[in-house]
Amino acid sequence: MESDDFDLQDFLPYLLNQAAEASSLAFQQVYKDRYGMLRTEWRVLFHLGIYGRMTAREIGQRSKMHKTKISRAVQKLADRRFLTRRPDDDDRRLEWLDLTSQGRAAYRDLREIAMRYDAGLSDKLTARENAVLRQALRKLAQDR
Amino acid sequence: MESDDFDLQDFLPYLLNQAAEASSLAFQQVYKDRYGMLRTEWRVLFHLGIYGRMTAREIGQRSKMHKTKISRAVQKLADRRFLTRRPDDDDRRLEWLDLTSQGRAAYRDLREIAMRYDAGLSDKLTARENAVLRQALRKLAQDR
DNA sequence: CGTTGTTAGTTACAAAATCAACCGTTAACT
DNA sequence: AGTTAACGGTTGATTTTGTAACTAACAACG
Repeated sequence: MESDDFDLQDFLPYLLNQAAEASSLAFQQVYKDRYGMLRTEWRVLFHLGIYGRMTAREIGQRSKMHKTKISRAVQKLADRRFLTRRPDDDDRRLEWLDLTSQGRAAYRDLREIAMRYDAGLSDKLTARENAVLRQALRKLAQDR
Repeated sequence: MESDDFDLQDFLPYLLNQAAEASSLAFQQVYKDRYGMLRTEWRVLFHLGIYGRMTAREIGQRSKMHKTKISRAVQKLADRRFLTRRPDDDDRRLEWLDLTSQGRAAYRDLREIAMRYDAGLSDKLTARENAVLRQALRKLAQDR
């Protein structure tokens, strides 16, 4: 009964979460069904696909994922021959990660789908909404 | 190494997720530290606080949370005397959920914090960004 | 050198999310 | 009524995440 003037749908953390979940649902289905990947795994794959050879540490800095998540994702991707790991010669704590050709193929495939998917989302918005949205999201994502 | 023109920071599902995570971090800390609640739990609390008496089913429809999450959140909130449950007289599958006075107090407390918190986030954006952002997010969150 | 602190990455264990199967109840159809 | 399907909600098994403690390697400073 007694209702209330506070609007959950206007509370930014909630609204952001709803939008994020809704807008990633169908894409999630793709990398899951097609490659049996988790979100952490396609993220690692994408980082390597986009930026080329990296260490887990660099991926962590860019993505803000916790290092245990990355460690596990790398393990799975290595098991499935999507990437190879090689210790650095100078600093043997570091491991350089490279996509295999299989990994690159998966990346290219998923990137294609991601681009079309993103275009589909953009279509729901006006040009101005798209520009302002991305700008605003970047500001919000910034500090952490 | 071979880099790539695809920009992860422009991929909406990724960007949305980053923004959502960053912007809920500090608030999460509050309901966790202050009331030992999980995200699912404050969501149920907020739904009841805002809309008054509801069933788990209705909460599920509004929030899109899975029913097992809701069931467990309701259980915990009932254990801690934040809400009471009473079966419907006509349809005994349904259970009506009501906040206790303790639950309402927690809700009011957290709502206050949420409003200030949201204002703090809004301050990072211009008035126009705020308006367009929320509008766009609502569109994206819409279909599911 | 040797101690102490830091870093990259892993592992172990607990907390939480997911998924399917389930129970009791109501609805639909014969 | 009697059967079957659907619904609200719960439970249990499995998967995934989070947290902390750990290993191995390097760095800094005496």
